[in-house]
Amino acid sequence: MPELPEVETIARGVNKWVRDDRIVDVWLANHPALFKTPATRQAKGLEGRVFLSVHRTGKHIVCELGPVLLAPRSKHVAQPVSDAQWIVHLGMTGRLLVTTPEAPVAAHTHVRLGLSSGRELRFVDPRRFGRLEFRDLARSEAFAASGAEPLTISSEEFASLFRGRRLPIKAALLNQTLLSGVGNIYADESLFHAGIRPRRSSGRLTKAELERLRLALRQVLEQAIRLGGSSVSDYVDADGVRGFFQLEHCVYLRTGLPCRRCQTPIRRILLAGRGTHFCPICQR
DNA sequence: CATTTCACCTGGTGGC
DNA sequence: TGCCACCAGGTGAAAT
Repeated sequence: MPELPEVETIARGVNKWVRDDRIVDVWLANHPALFKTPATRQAKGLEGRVFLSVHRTGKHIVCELGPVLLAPRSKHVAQPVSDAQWIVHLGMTGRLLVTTPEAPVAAHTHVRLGLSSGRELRFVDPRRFGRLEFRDLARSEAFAASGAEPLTISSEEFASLFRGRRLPIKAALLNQTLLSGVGNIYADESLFHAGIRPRRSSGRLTKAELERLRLALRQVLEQAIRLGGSSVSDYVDADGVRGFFQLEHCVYLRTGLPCRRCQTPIRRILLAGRGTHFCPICQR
């Protein structure tokens, strides 16, 4: 489900519900591969802490956690400092949901965090490609993405990411160490809006093409965030609500359908092991 | 070093 | 109905 716009939507929704809420109960399923930090240590770390805020970095949801002993926030107390982080990557099919404890537990629910407000935060992930990590900031560095943020990157920095590289531009867009947050949907959609074929060598794009791509990517991501992300199959936000950006897709999963700009059938190829969709006329 | 392929998982869809 | 092939929002390790 989750690329930058979906992760941003979920992080905002979770933040709205759990800010200032305390974790009073932790249940983790027995799927060791899900937990980058061993489940026992993760459960111990989470228990009793307060959510200070929840935000997105790349495709990661970062929960800033306060110490176990923390007075309720008041006007007279300075903003508490985060001393731990819970980092959630949703993989392909992961969801974070805020529910009541009585809500039916969906299949493939792997985490349930009971909160002092009476609500519950749940992590559900059928394919189990997601990853959960706990960081004690007294012992380890705060989480930082390896790649640049596509929403705020400058022209110069964007162009320098691709200089001297021979790999296809679509493969470069998907590489999280260059840009963080772009996945298969938004790579295909931004290349369509920039008029660039996915197989073009990234190092051979002109300055003008790179700038078109940077702006197309930013616009596509911003509009997708405004529409709550793309619900291709079962993606929903933290409140269980679907997004609407799938209605705006021009190429993604539109193989054989007429191009919205020129009516030519959209083509599908395999690139970097991923289904890749483009218009053979609009994209050169 | 840069780049490509594959394994990791479950579930949905469509053909026979 | 069953069985099978193929496809799906991602990524890190192994191979080239």
